[in-house]
Amino acid sequence: MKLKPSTLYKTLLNKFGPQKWWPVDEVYHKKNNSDPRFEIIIGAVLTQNTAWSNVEKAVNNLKKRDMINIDRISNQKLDNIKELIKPSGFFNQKAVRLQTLSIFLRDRYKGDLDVFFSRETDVIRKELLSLKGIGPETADSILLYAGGKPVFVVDAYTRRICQRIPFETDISYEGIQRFFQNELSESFSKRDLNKVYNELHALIVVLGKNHCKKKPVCSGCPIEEFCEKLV
DNA sequence: GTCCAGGGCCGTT
DNA sequence: AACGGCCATGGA
Repeated sequence: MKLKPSTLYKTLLNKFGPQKWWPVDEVYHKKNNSDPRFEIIIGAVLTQNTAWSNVEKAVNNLKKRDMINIDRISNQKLDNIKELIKPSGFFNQKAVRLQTLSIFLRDRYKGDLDVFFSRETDVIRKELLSLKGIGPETADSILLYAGGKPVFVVDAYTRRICQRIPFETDISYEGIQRFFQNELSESFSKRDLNKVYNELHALIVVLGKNHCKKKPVCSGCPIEEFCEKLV
């Protein structure tokens, strides 16, 4: 039996339960002029190849200074941003990335995320990818978790799992993304897609952390029966 | 001490 | 196009 993405979703959800990553409506309290979507955007950049626990420290430092704010990140001296986000690692590049992105949003969209996200997904995606420091995964995380767009996020775990199962797809970013989106958009109703993409990506991360590590821990893995244990 | 995280850029083949 | 080195902190 071949494993389908929709089956993977149901299996993982059943095994691990909802992960509740960035549930936009839950966090949706406007405080000190800070848009929760911008906090998600910042998190998406800071979490690049970094443990989430470290990102939380950095985000909390920014919050204390009311820096979850497009204008304030845009205007702040780079050294100050570096200091605040230090716990998230790679702080020299990430400070630049945050500021570049903020200045882009400020100058192009007057810092209005409603306007920014109101457009065609592909258009937004290309804009994000044109910024230094925003690659496919960060762009798609921003689109999905901050923008509420139905976009499936592919990460290192997803790639690894796709190799080991293996799914019938090339393991390029776009290849995996198309493969998942094609099958999932047929198996679920349109209004559930966002939730499915949101939850599935988070569930895959849990599977990766618990079982599908570099050195696989197959005992207790919910999809072991489908796995050819390659790579 | 070693390994590795919710990647992406840049230089070299 | 594909690959390797690099970036950095903190928890296991």
